[in-house]
Amino acid sequence: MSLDGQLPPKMRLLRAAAELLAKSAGASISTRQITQLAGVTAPTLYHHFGDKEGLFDAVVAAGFEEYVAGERDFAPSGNPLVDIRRMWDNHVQFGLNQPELYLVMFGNIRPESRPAIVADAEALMEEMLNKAAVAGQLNVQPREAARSILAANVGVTLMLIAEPAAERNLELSTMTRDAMIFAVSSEQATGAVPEDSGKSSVVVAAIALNAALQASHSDQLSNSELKLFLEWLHRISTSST
Amino acid sequence: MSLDGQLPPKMRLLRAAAELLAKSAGASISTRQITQLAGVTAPTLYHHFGDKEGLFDAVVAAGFEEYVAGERDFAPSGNPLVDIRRMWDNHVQFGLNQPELYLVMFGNIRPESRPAIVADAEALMEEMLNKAAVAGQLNVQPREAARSILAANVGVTLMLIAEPAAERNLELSTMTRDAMIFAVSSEQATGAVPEDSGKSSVVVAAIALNAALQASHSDQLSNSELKLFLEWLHRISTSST
DNA sequence: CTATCACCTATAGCATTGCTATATGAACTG
DNA sequence: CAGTTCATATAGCAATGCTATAGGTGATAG
Repeated sequence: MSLDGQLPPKMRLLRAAAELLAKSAGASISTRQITQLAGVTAPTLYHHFGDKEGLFDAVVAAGFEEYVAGERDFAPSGNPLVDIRRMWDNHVQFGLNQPELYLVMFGNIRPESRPAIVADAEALMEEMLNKAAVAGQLNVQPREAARSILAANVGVTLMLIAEPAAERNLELSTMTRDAMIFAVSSEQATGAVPEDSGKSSVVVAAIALNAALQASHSDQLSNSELKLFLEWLHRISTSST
Repeated sequence: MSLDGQLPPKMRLLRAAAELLAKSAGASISTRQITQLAGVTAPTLYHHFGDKEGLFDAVVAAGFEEYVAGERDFAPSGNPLVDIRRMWDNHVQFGLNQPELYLVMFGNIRPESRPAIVADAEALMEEMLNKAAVAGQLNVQPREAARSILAANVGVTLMLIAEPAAERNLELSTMTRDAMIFAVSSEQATGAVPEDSGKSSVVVAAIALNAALQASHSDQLSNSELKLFLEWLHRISTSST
């Protein structure tokens, strides 16, 4: 098991590191593992990358280029906001496809390299938001909007990565995505909290639901179900407690 | 330089680890550093914590209790959405005050411990959102809203931690915060959302009733009735439109 | 008071880690 | 050819996480 081929050792080291990084589920990997898989000895690594960190930075840089390529590789739809949605989804997908690499890029904080990468990702997002701003679709500075959206994007991706692949619910992503985009693209409230002092109780909520159900013909329940449902609602909403 | 005092070695180890973790700007710290600062030898560490990881888990657990305490220690304002804002701000502040600890808690992903912590933080947020749901202020399931808000909260905090303290602009936090809360709250004055505007009042009412029913065990329905009732409510409140 | 026993801590050392001082080969340049 | 530069290998160092073993301490039982 060695990545021999005729590739130059530098490439073999990069690939070996990337491969081990992808496989090792968060565990740390040793330079000896890397060099052995690359069919190379230690000094070669340090000659080319100076450092273990240097090698990982190179891996991250390569991964980032892949990320950027993904963020650019779709035809502009004409509507910047739609394109931003695609960028968001692509970001999430990249994180789920290469969780370990993503964690090194966005999860860890190595005071040197990370801000650079984040800044680049920000620039990418800002670039697209600029188009939206030109089209009069923004009500915030593109830079602020980009930072905000990217922050939420990273947070969602990290959360999705953290949970078992089986229970991953991408609705978390779309919901947060649309919330953020909506927030920067409409003339939304300034942050004042609506004063709603009336505390609803079970009864109030039941009455509201009762009225709403009868007003709109929801097709989530069959007719007989609906009848029984409404009867129960009535029982609840007329109870004194 | 040793944390002597009369504290038991276990405590001294915890404090030493926490102190070194806080000081070392992201760099890894050795067990020897810890034991030396604690005035203790290696086996003591492994006797009490089994592992370096174990010690760090203990530090994180302590930090998490502090976090939870901060999230609870304010008088409820009466308006759940206001309280959620405070939770958000408190979260960010915690991250900025103890960046290294925060990174271990929310930034790193150690497949074992992290999901547990995130789940607890989610529960905390969901608890508060339940009150909002009862008050009819939510148009999404409290759990989904909690996950979404927490994800954005983590993303923002990570981004703020990553940038130099000098240029930190907390407006990123408030802007994202209000965007998220606005998105999940039912008081959306405008229906200007591109695709699906605010949920119908049926859904809002159903969510409110659902939360209220689960909070207060009404005895208006039998157990079997209640079960079916809740199932229908769930169907209604999760219907897409 | 002694003996026992569980608990806690220390001495010393192992295997693995990241890394390097030095040497050897290859390849180009004059 | 000689010289210089680049690239890789041999061998080994200091630091790391961790442990096998033994010593010390206090409480409890006889």
